[in-house]
Amino acid sequence: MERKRYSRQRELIYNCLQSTKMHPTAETIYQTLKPEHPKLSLGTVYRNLNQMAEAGLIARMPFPVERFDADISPHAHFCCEKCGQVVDVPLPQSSEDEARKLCGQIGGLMYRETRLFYGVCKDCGKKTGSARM
Amino acid sequence: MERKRYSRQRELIYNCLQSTKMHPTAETIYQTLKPEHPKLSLGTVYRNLNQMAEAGLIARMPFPVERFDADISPHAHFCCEKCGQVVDVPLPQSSEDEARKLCGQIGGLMYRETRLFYGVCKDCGKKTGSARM
DNA sequence: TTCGGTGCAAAGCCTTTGCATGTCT
DNA sequence: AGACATGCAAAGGCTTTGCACCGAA
Repeated sequence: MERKRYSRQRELIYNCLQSTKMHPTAETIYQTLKPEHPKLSLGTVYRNLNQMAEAGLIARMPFPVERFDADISPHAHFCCEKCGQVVDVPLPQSSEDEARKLCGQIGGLMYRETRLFYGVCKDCGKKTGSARM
Repeated sequence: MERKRYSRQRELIYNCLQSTKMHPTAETIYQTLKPEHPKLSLGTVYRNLNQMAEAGLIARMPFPVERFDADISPHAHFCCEKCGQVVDVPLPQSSEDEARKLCGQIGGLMYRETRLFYGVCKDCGKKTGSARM
């Protein structure tokens, strides 16, 4: 039986994730920490992110290149197809219950939800270029 | 400027996708068609799926191994963490409008949504084994 | 004839893993 | 001391691509 023990690297990775709203990839986290911690390896970043995601400490975001989020409260994400930025979208309180109900209708018991919106963000919408469909 | 022209392979792939509710991967589609069409190549399957997804003819599902769906009407998906099966979840009519409104609150213009529920499906719930958290 | 589509195989990219070593408890 | 964690590099797995040939328009 394996137990988790403290690790400096895991703490660093978690703190890094907590300190940003960018929903970074493993690579981005690695590049962020590398300068201050040259011995850190990318494999360790992946291993710790996976471990924390499995423990429910952080959230995994299913993009072609996976992203992570330290904010595990129920909320959705908006992904801009022009600039690639991912921003949080608050959801109404009732949202989670409704989701459970919808799943109940097909006989499923829901543990968690991933909700992604795709479109054009505020900043890109302001620019004159037309929205690419 | 490139124009799309008819291709027998694309038709086969689209028909294959339309004839199932399994939300198959590129590989699965390839394996399904291979016996009847031995010359079909996996690269062609990928190229056509990507082309149709970009054209909005089919939907892409962001799983670790990407899945596809010929049903592009608004609906969600339930993914069973025990058996891996993915089933459709109908959404109320109002759902899309609500989503647009939520995105509007952060200044975003939404084109499409991906909504995934994770949990234990009907069949797996019936089995005596406890649901793995 | 033109130029997009295909097959095949190689390349690419992200992520996982094996192994020896390091380090919590 | 015991067992999980790490670094490093190699392996793995999914997807994309280059190229010569094929085929729709």
